[in-house]
Amino acid sequence: MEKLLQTVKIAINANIYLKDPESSELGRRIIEHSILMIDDIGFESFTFKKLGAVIGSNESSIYRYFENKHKLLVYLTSWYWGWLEYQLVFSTNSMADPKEKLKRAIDIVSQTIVEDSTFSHINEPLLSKIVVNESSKSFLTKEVDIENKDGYFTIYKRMVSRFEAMISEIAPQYEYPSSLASTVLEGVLHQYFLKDHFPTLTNCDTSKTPGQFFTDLVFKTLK
Amino acid sequence: MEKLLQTVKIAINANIYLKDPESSELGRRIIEHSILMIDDIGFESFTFKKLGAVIGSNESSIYRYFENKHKLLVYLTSWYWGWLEYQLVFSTNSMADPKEKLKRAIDIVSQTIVEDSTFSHINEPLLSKIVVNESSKSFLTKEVDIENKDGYFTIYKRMVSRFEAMISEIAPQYEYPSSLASTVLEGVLHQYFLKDHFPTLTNCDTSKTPGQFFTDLVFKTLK
DNA sequence: TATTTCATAGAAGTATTACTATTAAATTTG
DNA sequence: CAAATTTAATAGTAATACTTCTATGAAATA
Repeated sequence: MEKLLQTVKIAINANIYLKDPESSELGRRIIEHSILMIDDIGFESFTFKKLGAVIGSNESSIYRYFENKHKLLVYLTSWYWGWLEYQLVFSTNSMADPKEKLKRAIDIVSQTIVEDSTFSHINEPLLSKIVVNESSKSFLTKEVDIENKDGYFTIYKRMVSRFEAMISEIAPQYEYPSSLASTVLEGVLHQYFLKDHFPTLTNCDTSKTPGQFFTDLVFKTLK
Repeated sequence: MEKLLQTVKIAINANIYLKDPESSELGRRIIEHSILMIDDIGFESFTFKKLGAVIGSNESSIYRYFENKHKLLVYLTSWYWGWLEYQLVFSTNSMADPKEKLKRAIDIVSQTIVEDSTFSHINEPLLSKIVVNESSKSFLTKEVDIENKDGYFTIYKRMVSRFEAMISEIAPQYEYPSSLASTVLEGVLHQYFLKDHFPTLTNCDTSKTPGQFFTDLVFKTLK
């Protein structure tokens, strides 16, 4: 099985990039170091010029892979959700009890992320920090509707709809399965952000996790 | 009472601006037209140069009021939360039943916004759209901790803590009052965003509102 | 072996952004 | 009315967000 896992590739919509960064060493270095840099200096200060300097390559070469840094961010967040979706499907597909399944699903998306050696150029814990701090910027734009049409957010949407299906299976009469699903996915990120920067606005800390908060919330709501 | 209301001014932390935009005609024009422009072209494309051109004033004059466009955004969102807080306190302070009070509070923050003639230079419905589409960018930055220390987000935090207090009054044993409060405030904005751009990710539409979703969610959770 | 292609690097250029500084005119205030 | 303050206008700087063009070396193909 380990062998099987090693051939897995997270499939990202080809509209997002000009050239697949997984197709070359330079592409993989772009991904690897963009994660490190965005985490380090933040998305606003991050530029292709700075990235080029760090990976010993030229700005113009990076533009061969991504039209601009916004698309790179869309790529990174898509990859993250694709990776999480894989974990989710993998770890819940054998589960029979729908309640346990949903519990596990909430666990997966709210867990502290640990490194996955399958993708050696991607630092998943840092990428998850980027998703918490920056991913909203990938859709809070004037271009969101065009980009949505072009499939930029397909993986994320599929993720929400998986939650929606699990919610509806447990409580078919519940009126807001999609809203609850999207609230959990967005809310988990938000609670992690608050924990780090606005601790008075959350009860999540070392003893209580966003996962526990949302598990409690969801099951009380569906009872 | 109308007279009383007309003297109300939303108090914004003076660290956010260089010169109080409420103190002059130019300042008020900056606020008025920045709301129109940011709604129109989005925060990324908005610049002080463009704003100057529209209000018939110079870029450098605008810099006398705000250090940069980020601080202007912080100002606008603070103003919005201050204005909503005023509505909230005003319309709930005479209420005795804590459940009705919380219900009303959720209503206030999730209502469709209508214009308030008390503040003639501020278009509240457009401002609320800006809060939905852009306000996350005001805190998802590398400078968030410094700015938080400088009191940039005081009004928003007070708003969350008002909700927290109402939640705790109803359910003193509930373990996550702050998290629930922050989830409602952030979640309402997110559901409005989804309704406009990702309708498959929400059940909110013309017949079901974010307010109904969160009222249902909160009261089931606190039961 | 020669040739074509392909990816990358590097240099240079453009338009715009995000400011800062200076000065002069207009306006407000004491 | 004089002094102080505010605003407008101009100019300038460094950085950003690209684009374009050329050179080079490696790999694929003829």
